[in-house]
Formats: sequence, C-alpha cells, structure tokens
Amino acid sequence: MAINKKEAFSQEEQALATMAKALAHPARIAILKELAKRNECICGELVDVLPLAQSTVSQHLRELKEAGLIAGTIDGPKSCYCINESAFRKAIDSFSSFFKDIETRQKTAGCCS
Amino acid sequence: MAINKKEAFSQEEQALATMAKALAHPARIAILKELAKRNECICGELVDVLPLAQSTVSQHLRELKEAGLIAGTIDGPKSCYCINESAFRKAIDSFSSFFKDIETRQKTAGCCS
DNA sequence: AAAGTATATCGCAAATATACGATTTAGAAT
DNA sequence: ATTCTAAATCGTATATTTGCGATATACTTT
Repeated sequence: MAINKKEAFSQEEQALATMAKALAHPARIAILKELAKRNECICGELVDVLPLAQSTVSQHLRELKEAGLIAGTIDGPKSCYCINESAFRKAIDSFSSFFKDIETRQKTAGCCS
Repeated sequence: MAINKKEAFSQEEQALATMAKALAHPARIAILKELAKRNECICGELVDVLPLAQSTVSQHLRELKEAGLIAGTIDGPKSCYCINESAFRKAIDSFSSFFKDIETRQKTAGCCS
C-alpha cells in the first residue's frame, strides 16, 4: 500500500524535500562540516572522526553525492571528497526562498499561537 | 544491526538533522506553504488540497507538530493548525548559521571542483 | 437521544533508511 | 608478481517511514 506519492507534488516541493532529506541525518551534517573545515578534500579521515563503520560512512557519502552536495574524485588508492559549491549554494537558495516565503506570508499571528 | 547511532553526534547536529527530517517530504513542505498562505488556521482543507488520504495527512501533521514547527488546537469538531512562528524562526536560524558556517569556511575551491 | 461531521488513532503492508561485516576493486609499495 | 591499503559494494538484519482503510473519538446538529 505504500506507493510513492511524491511525484504528485510540485517539482519545487520535491526538490526541496530531497535536499532536506540529504541533511536529515547527523552523520551527513557532520560530514559536510568536516569537509568545509578542512577545505581541501579529505577521504577516510572521516572514518576516524565519525563514530561509524567505514562502510556506513561510505554509504552516507554516496547519498550526499547523489544529492549533488559533494563531489568525489579518485586520488590513487584513496578517494577525495569536497563540497560542490555551486550545488550547495543552489540548495541554500532553495531553503532561503522557502523560508522567506513562509515568513512574509505569515504577517499576523495564527489563531493557535 | 541497525542500532541507532544518532546520539553519538553533537546536540547541534542532531537538532539540525531533526529539523531537516521534518522538511524531508514534499507533503510536509506543501502543508507548511498552505498554512502560511492561509495565515489563519485551517484544518481538513488540507485534505482537499493534498493528493493524500485523510489519515496520511493527519500523520504528516503530527510529525510537523512533534518537530514543533506547527501548533494545533481543537476547534469544536474540527482541528485548527498554524505555523509556530517562534519555533520556525529558530529552525531558520539553525539552517542559516549552518549554511553560513559552511560557506565562510569554504574560501578556496576544493581539489575536486 | 440519534445521526452527522471532522480528526485522530490503530493495524497493517510495502518501501526506504541505517548499520555492519565480509568481500571486491584498484592503485601503491615491496 | 605479491602484498598492502583505502574505499566501494554486497548481503543482511533491523528500524523507520509512508500510505491506506477501518475504527474510535468528540463535538454538533437534528
């Protein structure tokens, strides 16, 4: 019975929800912070920093990559990841305009606040 | 094997991930937009607007309520929901400072961009 | 009191996410 | 060529999410 009804919503709503989902796990938040902190790409150092197994970290990295938030290149036997700035900025813009939209419409207090 | 490792992360990371999760479904994005649009609280009109069954909408509303993003009061036989402005603003601040943090650290281009 | 209306909750099925160990892949070093 | 190292992928177990119909709840209207 759990058919995916997500397609029934607007592109914009779907896109924002997808970005939110990419950020919906503390491990992925931590990964993004760590990547930004080090600036230059790192790889398995994340495994040392995070309280997760190597395979689990790899999985989270793939999710962030699929969402487009990070990019990865193979550097010898290691893998090197970094933040995809343009995609990230687009994500920020989506969130910002959504938040702004909510805030500007919300002029007066609702009946239950 | 899927023990919850979320507690192993910082409070801040967990809180942000929780907020992101609340926004991680297009139905919940749509609900928030609709609530903001109408400003005054509405209830089951959401069921008419959304392509989902009444029980499913109710479930999404509960999730948003648990995340603190909306408030609900019982108004006779109907239920009345609206955006919890202060909580919402706090959420916006969390996202903003996270994004800002990422952006400011990310001065130079990473090795794989 | 009885019937109607609006919501919430329960129970269930299916899909997806989380996590890990084991294995595979691929380049580096001996 | 063999061994080593780093990372991705596979297989699997469990947890959570999504979705719906059916039922329960609670207030209104008749």
